[in-house]
Amino acid sequence: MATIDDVAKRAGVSASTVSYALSGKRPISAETRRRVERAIKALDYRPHAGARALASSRTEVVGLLAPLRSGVDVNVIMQFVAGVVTGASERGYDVLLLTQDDRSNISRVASASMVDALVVMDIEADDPRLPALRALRQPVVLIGLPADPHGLTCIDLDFTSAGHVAARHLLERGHTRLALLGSPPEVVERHTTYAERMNHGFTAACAAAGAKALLQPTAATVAGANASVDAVLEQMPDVTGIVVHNEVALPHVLARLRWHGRAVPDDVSVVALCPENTAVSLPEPVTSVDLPAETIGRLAADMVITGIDGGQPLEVRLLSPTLTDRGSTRAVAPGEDPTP
Amino acid sequence: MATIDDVAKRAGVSASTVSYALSGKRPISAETRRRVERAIKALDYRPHAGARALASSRTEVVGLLAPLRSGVDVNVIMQFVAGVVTGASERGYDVLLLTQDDRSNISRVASASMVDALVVMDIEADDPRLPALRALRQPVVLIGLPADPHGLTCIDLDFTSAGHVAARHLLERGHTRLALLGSPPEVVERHTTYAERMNHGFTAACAAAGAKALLQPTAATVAGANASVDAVLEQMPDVTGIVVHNEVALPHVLARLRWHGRAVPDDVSVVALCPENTAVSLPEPVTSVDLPAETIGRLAADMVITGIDGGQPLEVRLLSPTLTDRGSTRAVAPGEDPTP
DNA sequence: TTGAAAGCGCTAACAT
DNA sequence: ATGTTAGCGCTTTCAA
Repeated sequence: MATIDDVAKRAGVSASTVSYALSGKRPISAETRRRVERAIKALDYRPHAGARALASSRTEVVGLLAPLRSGVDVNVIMQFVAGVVTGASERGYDVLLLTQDDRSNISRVASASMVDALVVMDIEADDPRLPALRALRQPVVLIGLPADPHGLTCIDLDFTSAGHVAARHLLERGHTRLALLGSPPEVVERHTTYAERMNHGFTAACAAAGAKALLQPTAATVAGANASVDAVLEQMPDVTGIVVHNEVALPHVLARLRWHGRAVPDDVSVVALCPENTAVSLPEPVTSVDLPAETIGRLAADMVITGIDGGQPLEVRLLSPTLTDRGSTRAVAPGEDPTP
Repeated sequence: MATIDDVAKRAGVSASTVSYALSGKRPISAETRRRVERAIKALDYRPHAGARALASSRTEVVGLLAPLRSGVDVNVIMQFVAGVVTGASERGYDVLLLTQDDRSNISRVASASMVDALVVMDIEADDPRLPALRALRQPVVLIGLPADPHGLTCIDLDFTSAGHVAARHLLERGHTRLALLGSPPEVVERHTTYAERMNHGFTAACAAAGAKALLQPTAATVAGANASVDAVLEQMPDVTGIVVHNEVALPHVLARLRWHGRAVPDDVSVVALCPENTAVSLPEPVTSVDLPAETIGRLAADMVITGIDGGQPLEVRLLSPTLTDRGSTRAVAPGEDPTP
């Protein structure tokens, strides 16, 4: 492996000149720059990451804490991860993937200076990792929103608002008996806040409109989807509006409704909360509130990298949800009884 | 951040003693070790990763090239990734995730000494990355099997054998008209070899038994699954055995068969090739050849890390498939016409 | 506009 | 069993 001294020698300059030519941190004459570049090419020189990290205290690596817990949707996780990797690489950063993100792992990579910054996913209301994260010297961005975000930067979809928007879309069309098929039970039990916020927004919107609301956690399996649909139809036989916040279950929910003889949207209107590609790749596209997972991941990387140079004030950033009508809902006429 | 000199000072020893106490590369008296450990604890000392990498030429990081290409099943990808991360962390290694794995990215991380080894996923028959990979000084393990694996270490499920096993399970039960609903068209077109090997094993087994075989690439969407089932039933209306090598499509294939009035296993026998958890979390569990993605990922990490110290001979390692009968197939009586 | 030189924090010969 | 010392390859002050 060629070193910076090899390059310097070959270009007939000093090592520091090569370094500055590479970093652009001081002016270099056109001629010198040319010779340095030729030498670099000729030797296929690449600065040693460790040496650079040692001298500059920067690794150009961001850590990504992405626990692979049960009940979380790998599909959505992957979109977040892809977004983070893309966003990071656009800024010249690589990503160290940590799936086992207990507190010791966090402080290990942080205090060994393996990463310049940290993006953390799957935040719980009272997440046990928060104290360790607040104590780091590296900037941190959470994808999610803990109960107490003080001292931390967070980005997420505004799930409360998403719950509102989904419910309101149905309420405004005259529906008065709504159900939310939500995240799997274990996700809810962990107090993963997106589930709680979604539930809350949905419930509040229904309450404000004087409509009945049913919350039904739903396992991310075919059986889970079937069971949840069955449960909803039993507890609220006259339901006319269903919100589905569960990407895996969604197609099976639709199938099960059909199986029960409930046509969408004639008998029951459906609004999903999921990434757009999911909503459009179903046999019948479904009206949905978009979960822009890749965008959020990309923004998280961007924010945290900006933070490395001290350019990022603490903030909580909640993206406003947008609903796209794809025809899986319909208006209920006043006085109409749409149940079969 | 405390340095090794701080620790040495506090423990009243030299820096090298601290280093050796940490690495165990030479004997340390019990008393000295005790004092070093106390100092480390007291100062919350963690060796600087960059400094260590510079001095020892080791990063304790393995790179994982996991392209997120269209058509690949994120679910399965994630299981591989999880396996690699788990296997690596068991040996004290972290994982640098690279999703944009063109040749320049590979040589960048390799020659910058950012990683000690590389695991590469989603291998095509004539993968353009192979020359770059063969040229690295770091050990490499491919998850997959290129047309010409010389000079490389590979691990994968023996998909040829898997195709055989799946077909034979049906052939031995008297089925003579079989279809394989396989990977998405774009995966096949890229010459991703698991798809080709699976097809080949399936076709060969059918040919050897004198049975008719139909290959049907299948998009990983509900619509794709429906279209493929429809196409198979049109081209081979008397099909009685179906192999599904497409995790996403699988539940929808089953639903579509039902929709066509073909009961499983009464009218049509089904064998899947997928991770076990997929096969068992369907409404009706399905007989399957297991795709042990997590295990393969873990083994890949293990092999490549072993290779760092020169302990890994080049080899191609293909895991033998195992079929688990879950009752989604049945025997056809001689002379019986099982088509509805 | 460029060069010389002092570290960055650690490992691993080489001594004792 | 432990200490001394010479780098590892780079960045960045200080000088010119």
